[in-house]
Amino acid sequence: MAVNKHQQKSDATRRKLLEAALRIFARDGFEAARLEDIAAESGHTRGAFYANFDTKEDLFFALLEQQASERLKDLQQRLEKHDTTPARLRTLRACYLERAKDCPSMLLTLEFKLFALRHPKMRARLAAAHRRIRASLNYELLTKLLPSHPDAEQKEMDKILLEVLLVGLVLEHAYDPKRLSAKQTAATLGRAFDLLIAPQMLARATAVPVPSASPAVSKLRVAADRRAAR
Amino acid sequence: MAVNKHQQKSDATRRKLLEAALRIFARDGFEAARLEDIAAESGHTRGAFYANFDTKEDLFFALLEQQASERLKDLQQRLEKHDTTPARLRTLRACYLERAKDCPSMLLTLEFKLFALRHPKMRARLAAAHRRIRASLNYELLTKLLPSHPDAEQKEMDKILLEVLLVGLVLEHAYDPKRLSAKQTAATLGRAFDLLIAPQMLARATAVPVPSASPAVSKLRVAADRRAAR
Amino acid sequence: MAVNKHQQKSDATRRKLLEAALRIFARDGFEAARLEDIAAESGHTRGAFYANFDTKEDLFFALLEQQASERLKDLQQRLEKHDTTPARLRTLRACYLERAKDCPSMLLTLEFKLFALRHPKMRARLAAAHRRIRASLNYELLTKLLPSHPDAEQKEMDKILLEVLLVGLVLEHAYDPKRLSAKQTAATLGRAFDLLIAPQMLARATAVPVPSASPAVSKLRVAADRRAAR
Amino acid sequence: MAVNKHQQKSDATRRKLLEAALRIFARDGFEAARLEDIAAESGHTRGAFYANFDTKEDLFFALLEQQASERLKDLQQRLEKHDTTPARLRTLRACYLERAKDCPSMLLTLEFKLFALRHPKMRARLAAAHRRIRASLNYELLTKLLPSHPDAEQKEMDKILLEVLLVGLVLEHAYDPKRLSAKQTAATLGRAFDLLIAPQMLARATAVPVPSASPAVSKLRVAADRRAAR
DNA sequence: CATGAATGAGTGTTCATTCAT
DNA sequence: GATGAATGAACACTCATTCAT
Repeated sequence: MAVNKHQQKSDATRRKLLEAALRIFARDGFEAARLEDIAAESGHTRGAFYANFDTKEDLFFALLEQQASERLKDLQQRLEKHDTTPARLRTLRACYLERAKDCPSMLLTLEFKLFALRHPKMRARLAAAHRRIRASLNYELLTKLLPSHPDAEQKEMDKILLEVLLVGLVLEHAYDPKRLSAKQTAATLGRAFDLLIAPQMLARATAVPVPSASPAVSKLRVAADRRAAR
Repeated sequence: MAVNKHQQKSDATRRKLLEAALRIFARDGFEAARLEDIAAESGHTRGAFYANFDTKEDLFFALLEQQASERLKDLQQRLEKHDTTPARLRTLRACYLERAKDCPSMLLTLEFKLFALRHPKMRARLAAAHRRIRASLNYELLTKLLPSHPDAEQKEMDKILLEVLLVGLVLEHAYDPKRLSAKQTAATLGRAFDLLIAPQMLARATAVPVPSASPAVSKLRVAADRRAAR
Repeated sequence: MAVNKHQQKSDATRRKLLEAALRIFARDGFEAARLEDIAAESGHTRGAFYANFDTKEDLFFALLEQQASERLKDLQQRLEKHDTTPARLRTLRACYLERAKDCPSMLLTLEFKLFALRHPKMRARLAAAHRRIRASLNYELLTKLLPSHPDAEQKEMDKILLEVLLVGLVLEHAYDPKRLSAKQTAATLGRAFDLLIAPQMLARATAVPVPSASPAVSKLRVAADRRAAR
Repeated sequence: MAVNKHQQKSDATRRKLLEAALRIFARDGFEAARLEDIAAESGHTRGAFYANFDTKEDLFFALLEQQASERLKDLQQRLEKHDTTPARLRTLRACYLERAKDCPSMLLTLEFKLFALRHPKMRARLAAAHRRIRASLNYELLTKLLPSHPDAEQKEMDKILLEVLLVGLVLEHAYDPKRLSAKQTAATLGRAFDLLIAPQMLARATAVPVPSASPAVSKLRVAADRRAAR
């Protein structure tokens, strides 16, 4: 009992710290984020932080892993509710668009990348975490949707484009909402998803072949070529 | 004369400081960048910095303006060498792709945005600078290429997409060159340019109408729809 | 009974804490010694420490008293086994030499002195403890060996020299065993004991007078003079 | 000129910092000494400290070297004023006794040893410094006094005893001046010097042989034996 | 009694900034 | 204008101590 209460309390503190860290890291960036602010935001003091994490960096990494695993778990649960591929695709699309609404998470994602870029010594650690995340997402979830993808390179490129657009547009929206409204952001991301992901998936699901050698960008090319050719 | 020499020397110092700042800010980010490192990189000491700038922030802003104006001047000069719209478009495209090779500049661009996002008090100053830059680019240069665009909102969205893809892909490439090679980066950016910019420009230039209600992404949709409809 | 068990357990914890404290304080010094390390070394946690002591200082003082009283008790028991003064002297000598082997205790002794020197407010407390110890050693034990010493000042000086040599040589040996071997340490201490203590004791014991006006060091002088006079 | 002034000022600051460090380290010990106190004692702020030293440890080492080299230089200068060995010996003796008056230096010496003992990683660095000091003292100075010593091991032991007595008695005096007065300290050290050093030196100087196999302690033994044998 | 999470004061160190030269 | 010593505010991190369990 006593131990349980301790454990419970401890876990709650850790969770609160991670939540606070998300907000503060997103708000100020890794470097400018003050441990004191994070602790205060969590309703505790710096001491509580050091009871749960060793260093600022450790908190950052813990946050990275937690974010990824939570996202994964959530996605998994939501996908499992559907049986058909189209339904699953709609769910996937919804998740994608939802993420755009979670500005702190998006800024944090960007922060992770910048951090990795600027701390070569940490890249091994970060790369490992990233790879693990990507792997589990690939093999446990997406394989349910489409059993092995015909063009792995293409698929990777599509994912990159979706990630880049997601983070980039959210950043642009946060930076200047008048230039890029939330509605425009969502619409653009939706269309990008439809163009880059849906066709492939549906193609396989309905056995209608996608034009074979058309990587993400080649599709754009096709469209461009068509127009240019008129 | 003596004064001129002084002036020249001073200007040279300032230039060297700005060059060094570009490298260091890109390498370490605004917060982590040390004035001492910047000074050392420029071949001077901190004293030289304070002789030319008031604060770290001032240097950052000076860099922002210098980057933008240099880019603009360079673009202008290169465009002026061509008379036809297609030739100018090719030049524009080349400039776009070239920027992807200048990783420090791209990281700096990102840093500017993050800085603005996180320093609301500075946003006025930064927004002013940005607006000025964007304006001069629009009205002085692009108006030479296509006098007023039919769909301003669409054009803005295209620009956003190009910017987002440029910074995003360069970042991704810097982060993990194995995942996204330089070649893939260039190819993807080229295709995005072709799809988003060229058609509009050429359309106007050659008076061939672009499918009317197609915002940046709706074009993607079109492509997607076509495929899905088969 | 239950209370007894509790008591026993508690005592055991206290003892283990004191043992651990001896090692850690000797290893790291009072300032650098971490309560956590002491607790861990004792096989408990910090909580156990605070159940038995109020502050770090209290533990330090408790250790001082325990060390002294144990040493005293041990010496008493060993001396009581012998009836003749020479036998007792041999025992005393053996104890003296044995202490040189207990490096942690010696370092702790030094630490006590430094602590007292640097915490004037604590000197009263420490002096009291020290005086008590010294007194009990004098009056309860040594008076059995030689009932009151003719030259108290001289005796005190001899004791000081023995203490100083003991701690000093042990420290030197610990610091650089190659410069001063264990064997050399023991030999030197033995000779110092023989020169400074034994003669006085034996003198009184056998009623052979010691050269009257020879304070501890004057004896050295005598030896020196003799040699120089040859 | 400007550079000179800078240099001068800088050197002065450094010197003041070292002086302050001597006092504070001696007063509080290495661990408890606060950089802020040292800076304040020197009449500067912590910033001045960090302009002159990299870390607290570096200051400690710098102090060690400075102390040793100053002592050496001073000794050298004073010895050079005399031509005869007896005169030099008197000077050496005077220096030895003088050191006993410089309590901070003595406490610092002790602190150095404790530090080395407790920071194995630093021992290489410290040992190097110590060896250098000892070496230069041996070869450059003492060889002038007595060209090569017959019994090196014995000489080393004598030095150890003198060091140990010096530090130990000064500590004891500082700890309890009533127990050991300054006068007693000086007298005891003087006698120890006379017994341990003078005979050897004079023996060689006056070609009167010292009883061959009598190391420092054997002398004590001899004296002890004599007395015991009576 | 013992645990260990949490506190919070304290300290070494960094770094933008100032100023005498 | 440029130097570099010095300033001082800021911050990550440590650790003795407290307290709910």
